[in-house]
Amino acid sequence: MSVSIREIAKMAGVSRGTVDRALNDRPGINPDLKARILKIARDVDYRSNRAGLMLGLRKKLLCFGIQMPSEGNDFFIDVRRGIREAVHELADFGLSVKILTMKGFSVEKQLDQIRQLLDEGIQGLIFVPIDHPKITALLDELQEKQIPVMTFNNDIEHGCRLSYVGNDYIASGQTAAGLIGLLSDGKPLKTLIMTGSVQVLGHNQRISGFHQVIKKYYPSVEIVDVLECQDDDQTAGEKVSEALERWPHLQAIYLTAGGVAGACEAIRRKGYAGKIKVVSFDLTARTQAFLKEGLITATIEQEPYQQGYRPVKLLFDYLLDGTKPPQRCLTHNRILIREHMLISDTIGTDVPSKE
Amino acid sequence: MSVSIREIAKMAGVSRGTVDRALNDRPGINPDLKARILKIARDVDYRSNRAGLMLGLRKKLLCFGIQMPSEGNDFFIDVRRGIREAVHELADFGLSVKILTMKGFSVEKQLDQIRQLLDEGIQGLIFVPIDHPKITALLDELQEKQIPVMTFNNDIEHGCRLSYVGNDYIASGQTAAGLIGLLSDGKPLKTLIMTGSVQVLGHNQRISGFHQVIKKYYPSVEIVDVLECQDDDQTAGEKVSEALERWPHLQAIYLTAGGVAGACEAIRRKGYAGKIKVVSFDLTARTQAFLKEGLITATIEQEPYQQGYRPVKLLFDYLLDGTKPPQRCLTHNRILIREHMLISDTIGTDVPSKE
DNA sequence: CTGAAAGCGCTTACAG
DNA sequence: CTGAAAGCGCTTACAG
Repeated sequence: MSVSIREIAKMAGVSRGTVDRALNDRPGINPDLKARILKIARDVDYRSNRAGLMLGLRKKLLCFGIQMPSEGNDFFIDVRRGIREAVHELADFGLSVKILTMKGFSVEKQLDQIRQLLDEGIQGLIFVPIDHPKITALLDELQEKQIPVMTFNNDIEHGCRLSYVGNDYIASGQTAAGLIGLLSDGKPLKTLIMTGSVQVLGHNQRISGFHQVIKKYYPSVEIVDVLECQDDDQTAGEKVSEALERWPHLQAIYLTAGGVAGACEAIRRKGYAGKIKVVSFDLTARTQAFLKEGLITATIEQEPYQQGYRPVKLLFDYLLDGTKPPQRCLTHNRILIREHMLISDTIGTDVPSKE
Repeated sequence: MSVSIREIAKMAGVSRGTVDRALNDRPGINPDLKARILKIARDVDYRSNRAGLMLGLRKKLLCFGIQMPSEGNDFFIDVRRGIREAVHELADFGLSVKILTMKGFSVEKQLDQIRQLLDEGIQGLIFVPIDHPKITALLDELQEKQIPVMTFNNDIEHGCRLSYVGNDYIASGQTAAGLIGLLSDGKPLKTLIMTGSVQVLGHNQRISGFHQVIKKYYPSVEIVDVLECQDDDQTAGEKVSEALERWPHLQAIYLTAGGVAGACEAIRRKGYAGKIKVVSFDLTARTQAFLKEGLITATIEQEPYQQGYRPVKLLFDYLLDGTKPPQRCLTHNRILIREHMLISDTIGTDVPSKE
């Protein structure tokens, strides 16, 4: 139990308002007095009480803006669930959010939506940034305005943000390679990589992490080709079909991004279901079905729920009492196999939603 | 933003104290008035504000008792970290805990320690129960005293508790079998099961979940024997050595419980490191080293951090405003392979601690 | 049975 | 530059 502001006021022989001015760098206080109060605070290891702060917040009310490319992307279903629950938990403390979404990645759209949120008056921004100079410039602007920013799911290389919550794409590629390697059992394994786009940093990192591990630990795994499907099911299906004709002895497919359902259907159509190892990412309803069926060997999930929940929580804490989150909060690369889908019971909140 | 007790008082034309009496079933209120107030509260969908409750709590102060068999068991390191962080988060709201620990499982010791905690005056109990009639009886007693109880890591069959946080042992056995099955690649795989004790329900469930999946999906996997090591490293080492002599073509070992380090050292001593597949549970420092080395193929972790964090949080919420947790909060069966150990960065709180 | 007051720890106008 | 008061939403003695 820490001391309260009232007790510090008593010790210093001043009013609570004055202690507040000293502790929170508010203007209009004698520097000597301020120093004296701060010394006392340090001596007794004063830390502000969150219950008091939170109750006080209800007079101000906090609003966060959230912007994300979630339209038509099932990955974001659990992200939204995480956001919803964080907001639900914090609503009593005066928090609300405004959410704007877009379909796919458009720099202009992202800029527009963020500006719209700013116009509506938000005290913090949470978004999935596109790595583009215009976005970086906007972040600089936000910093000047003292509006803190959290990124999630994808980070931005340059440009200042408070923290990132999401996948480490290199690590997830390494995990995928570790799996493929175990499945190869030290024997040759002809593997095709189907990626989303060579323009997308995360996809490339999933390939480079993969290569690193294959090279170091599993040299018998042979990568026959790297194809692109633009996260599109139809393209993925066509390219997988062609690949299976070209390499009829293909033994594994590594899907770094979207287009999973298209690829899987092609595999089934060609009669390779269960005969070829398939490793994918994330867990949509369709991926789940393929996993149950045994067509997908394993999928690597990146805790989407946490990617929604934590940015809200961390930003709230930061604005409440200045608690700084770590630069990067990496989510776990969760290997999911068919047997995970058998689970029959209620489950904690940070677990893939059923269906 | 929900309405406050003040507004309900205004609507009903009574004082806030009276509203409080109606809402919280406190004695000394006219039944008709109570009914009228409750109706208003329902109409405006009143829900108590956590910020207000929490600040009020500081006058009462809440103390939980925690009892667990953590001595000499590294599994509990992350459990304690989870407890510590939950308490840290909630200390501002008036929470503190008293922790008593024991080595191994002794019914008498457990009873003693719980009684000691009760004598010191706790408002809630969190513990790893031994499934024994005496413990069940104690739980009945606690229920009469209106002291809520959370179990974690192991549940108790009969006997009332608010909720359980922990592993589903059947599911974790299924997951292990799924892994072994994938590694078998549909070919025969001679597998030894080394269990802790056939007296322990959880260990048996890990075997029965394993059998279920093998029978259904991977009939080529052959279980040569089930041995017991009493969670003891030396016994595990000796029995694994003997087994490797008896079945020199053994291809996999499934370790359901403790004694992992002993088993692994025997495997290395016999020259089987990297040649035999090993699936274990949990992630101690030693398990981590064997995983990095490639001796352990995969280990299945059960989110020990969450097993510490969530019971504290859930019990606090329950005592704060009556929020009932689900009957069982199951932790995820996290498959960890060598590549997970390469992760180089800071990480969210619910992730295995590094070391 | 009901109300008015005080308090939990903080912040925010408003006086002086 | 500093203090006294009021308020955030709730609970808890204390009067009546």
